[in-house]
Formats: sequence, structure tokens, C-alpha cells
Amino acid sequence: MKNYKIDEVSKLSGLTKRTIRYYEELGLLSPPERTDGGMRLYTQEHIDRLGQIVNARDVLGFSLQEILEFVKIREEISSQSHVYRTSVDAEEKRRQLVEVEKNVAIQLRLIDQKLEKMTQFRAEIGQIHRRICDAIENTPQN
Amino acid sequence: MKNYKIDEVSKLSGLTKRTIRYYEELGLLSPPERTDGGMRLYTQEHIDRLGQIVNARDVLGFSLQEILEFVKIREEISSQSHVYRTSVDAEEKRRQLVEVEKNVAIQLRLIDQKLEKMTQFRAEIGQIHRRICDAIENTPQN
DNA sequence: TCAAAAGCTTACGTTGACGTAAACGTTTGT
DNA sequence: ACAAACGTTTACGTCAACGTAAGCTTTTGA
Repeated sequence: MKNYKIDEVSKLSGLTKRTIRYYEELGLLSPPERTDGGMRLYTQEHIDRLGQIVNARDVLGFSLQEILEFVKIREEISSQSHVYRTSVDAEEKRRQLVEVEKNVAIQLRLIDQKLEKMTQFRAEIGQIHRRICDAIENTPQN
Repeated sequence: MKNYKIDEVSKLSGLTKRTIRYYEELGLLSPPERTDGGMRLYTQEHIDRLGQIVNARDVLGFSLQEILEFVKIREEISSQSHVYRTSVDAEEKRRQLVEVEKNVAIQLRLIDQKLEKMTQFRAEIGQIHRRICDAIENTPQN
């Protein structure tokens, strides 16, 4: 599997090197392997991850802190599925799963609220658009 | 038509008084009438406007500068409808309307793209949620 | 092999979007 | 009529999300 240096990742993701390091610092991006000299070596997964972050940031308008919540949930789930196979205490497993479920449910409600308002906004702009089109229709061409 | 003082507007809109004045300063909110003493007297339209701004800001993740672009388009439209009644050159009116329509159409496409990605995102989270719920179901209670 | 190019850390600077405090004027209830 | 409550402007403070510069180390290609 190929690996990338930071400048290549920067060009592929459209983010600056500073931003990429900053996201790692915040815990949004998992720390990549390093060369013996200390240089970061990224994989394709890192690049995909950055794409998801940019999506959440620009398209969904989430703050980096909100995105961090999602990342933590994702990590909880994978650590959870690990525990699920190895732990002996079923009751404890269940409690932790219920805890994670609560967080995800909260995020779901948040997204649904955003979706609803977004649809509403879309309707408003659509109405403005129709009014403009009507005005054009009612304006003579020459 | 009733008018509101800033504290009432603050409570109705959920924004602080500081933010309301700030939006006026930026040109996002039209300056309201004043009492002889200089106090701002808002109307229902101002409140509606603030609601739209909050929507665009929180839900769509637009910056205040981007929202200002929308506001300017809106103003173009109303100045347009003024011209529509007073101007003598119908062809010129039409050209300008078509220009505005293009901008609005672009914004509409942008919103639709956001909506699509958001729906997709919601589906992904929903799937994760179901997996967690299934896991809870399959974990013994005691 | 060795200098230029690229990377690393550390630290201070900047910009947008407000918060907060001061110092003062205006309304309003009693 | 007057004090408390609310409003106004002005100005400095703050926090997130990076930008930028310095000083140093590591890679790399001729």
C-alpha cells in the first residue's frame, strides 16, 4: 500500500499542510506512521478521512468539535466490537452499548433537525426563484 | 402594526442584543426606526428576517458574508421590482431579471447538492444506529 | 557529497463572530 | 418626579480555525 508525504496529501485533499497537522493535533486525524527521521507517512485511508472531514465541515456546517464527537463515537464502536468479542462480562458490555446508542441517537436528532430546516430553506429560495421567473415571463422581450 | 424593542426581539429570536446590533452593523438587518430618544423599534419583518439569517447560519453553515450576498440579491430584486414599475426600458429590465435569476438558480443547485449529501450522511448514521441497536438486542440483560 | 527542497516543532499573529464592561441617556412604574 | 430597568455607543476581550515566521533536521537529486 502506497504512502504519501504531507505535501502530496495537501494537494490531494485541497487542505494546507498546517491544517492537516492541526487536524491531527485535535484528534480528528489519526497520527500517521513516521520515517526514522520523523516525517509523516500517510495512507489512502488518511486521505479518505480528510475528505469526510471536509464534507462534514463544509457541507454539513459542523464545527471541528462536533466532528470530533462523531470520530469519538466511531472509535467507541470499534473498541466496542473488540470488547464484544473478548470481554467476559455481558452486562457491562450491554451498559456500554446503551451508552453509545444514546450518543448516536442524539446526533441523529441533530441531523434530522438540520435536514428539516434545510428543506424549509430550500422551499423559501424556491419560492423566490418562481417569483423571479414569473416576473421574467411578464416582461416583454423587446 | 406592532413594534418591538430590542429585548423582546432578543427573546423571540433567541439571539443576544449584541448579535442583533451586530447584524445591523454588517448590513444583514435593515436599520429599524428609532424613538425620539434613539431606541430601536423593530417590526415583525425584522424578526422574520433574523429567523432566516439564523437558519442560513446554523443549518446551512453559511458565513455572515455569504448571507450578505443573499441579502444583496434580495435587495436587487426589490429595487428591480421598483424599476419594473417606473422604468421605460422593458428590455433592460428583462436582462437584469434574467441575471438575478441565474444567481438564484446557482444558489438553488448548491442547496440541492448540500441536501443530497446530508441525506446520504443521515442514512449512514442511521445504519450505524441500527447496528448498535441490534447489538443491544443480542446482548443478554443479566 | 552537499546544497536545495521539504519536513518538523514552537510560538506568535489574524480573522470572523460575537462577549463583556464602562459610561452615559431614555422609559416607565409607582 | 424619580429611581430602577432598559437602551445606546465605544472599546477592548475571547475563542475557533487556521496563517505565518523562525530555527532546526531530514530527504533528495545532480
